[in-house]
Amino acid sequence: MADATGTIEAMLGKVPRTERGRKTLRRVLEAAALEFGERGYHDAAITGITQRAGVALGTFYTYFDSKEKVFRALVRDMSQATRQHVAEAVRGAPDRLTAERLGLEAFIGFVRQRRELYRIIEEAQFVAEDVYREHYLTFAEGYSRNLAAARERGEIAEGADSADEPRAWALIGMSVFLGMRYGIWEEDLSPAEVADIAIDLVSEGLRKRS
Amino acid sequence: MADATGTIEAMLGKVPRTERGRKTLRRVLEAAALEFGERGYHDAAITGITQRAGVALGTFYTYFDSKEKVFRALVRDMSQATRQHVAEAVRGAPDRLTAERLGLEAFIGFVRQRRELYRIIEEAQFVAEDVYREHYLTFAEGYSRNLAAARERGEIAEGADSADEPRAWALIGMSVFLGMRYGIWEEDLSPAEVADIAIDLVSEGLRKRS
DNA sequence: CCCAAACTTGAACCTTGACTCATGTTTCAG
DNA sequence: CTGAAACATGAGTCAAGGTTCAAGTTTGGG
Repeated sequence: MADATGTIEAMLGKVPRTERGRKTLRRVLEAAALEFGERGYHDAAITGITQRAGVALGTFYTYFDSKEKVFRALVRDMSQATRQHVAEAVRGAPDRLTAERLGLEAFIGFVRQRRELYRIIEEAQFVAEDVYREHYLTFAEGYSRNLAAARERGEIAEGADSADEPRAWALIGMSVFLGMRYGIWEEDLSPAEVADIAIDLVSEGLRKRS
Repeated sequence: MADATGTIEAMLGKVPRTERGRKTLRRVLEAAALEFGERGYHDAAITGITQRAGVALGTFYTYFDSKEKVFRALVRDMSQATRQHVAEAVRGAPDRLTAERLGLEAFIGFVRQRRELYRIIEEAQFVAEDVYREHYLTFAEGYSRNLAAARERGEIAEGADSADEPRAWALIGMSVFLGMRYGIWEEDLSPAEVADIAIDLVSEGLRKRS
């Protein structure tokens, strides 16, 4: 897309043509997720990936042109998986505020299960900035649309329509930091507790009411 | 602090004993901020730093033990500068919500002036995680205290006191993402506009009122 | 079966850049 | 003034790890 080559090959390695090839590609990708997640981009070694995958060093280059290319493929992969996971959790929510709550809870639960998520997606900021921006821009776009729709349905407080986007970014930032603090750093509150508090904050607001 | 050595020397290079030394140290630190900010930790080169500073390669090692050490010193430095800048902007605010608004506006303005801030502090997550955590933990602690005090003064909506901390993290995440999007990525809204929208969000909430 | 394409292998190559150190210069306290 | 400590210099050392490649092995369509 934002890629000059644009082909599917460029996005997820070279397409294998045999069953063996497909299986190997999958193993290399999974090994890469482990290696990058554990050691970070720069400390990760191609030999680390191939050893985990149980293949020879050269095999890696049958599927990816470079270290950076696997990393990009991985980020896109996890970005997509995250969006899908949240979308599923939210599906069928009766209204926007309920959707927010379900989405946030699912998100925090998700990062607990896949701690390599942050290590990989956030590091993309410094290794493949275009993919990083694409990730959050995609997220923010969908989010804005949902807020706008809810606002037009009269489900949430009205406001200028130009506020949808900043609101979306604010909510995303909230989720990302809560995910980091309560999903990865320390689990002293459950995803549900965190989601309750955060959603109460943005639903009811801090202003005192009589 | 969290450092085994604990001395001031370990935090900001070796302490120079002459005027010339202090001047050189300052230039090296400034050069390092530029180099790390422009190229990121791993692409930054010590020779890049010393060239910018106009000193020989070896001089660097008169002041810092390693590449990682300057980086840590720099992160602490910028962390402190950020907190100070926000604290000054907030000083004398009549109430918490006003303080929030002023703080956020100041923060976004600050990152616009010093775009290397994100590049450096956020990359610390992958280069010196302890300093990164220290940065946000310090921020969150102060924030929580402020919220708790305001709550006890009856200035903001009441709630369980266990909510202060998650609320603080939510607000920090909001600020960081708004700073990234509207401070660095694109300046399509002014810091004041962004702050207005975001603070309205957490003051009034999204729930519709009759 | 058969063989061309697909895939696998791992030693060797090669760049890069952090860090050392022996030598020289500058500073400043006494 | 002076000499010892502080500071500056930059060529050389060294390890790490990404990438190449030529020689094999396996697969699958015809």
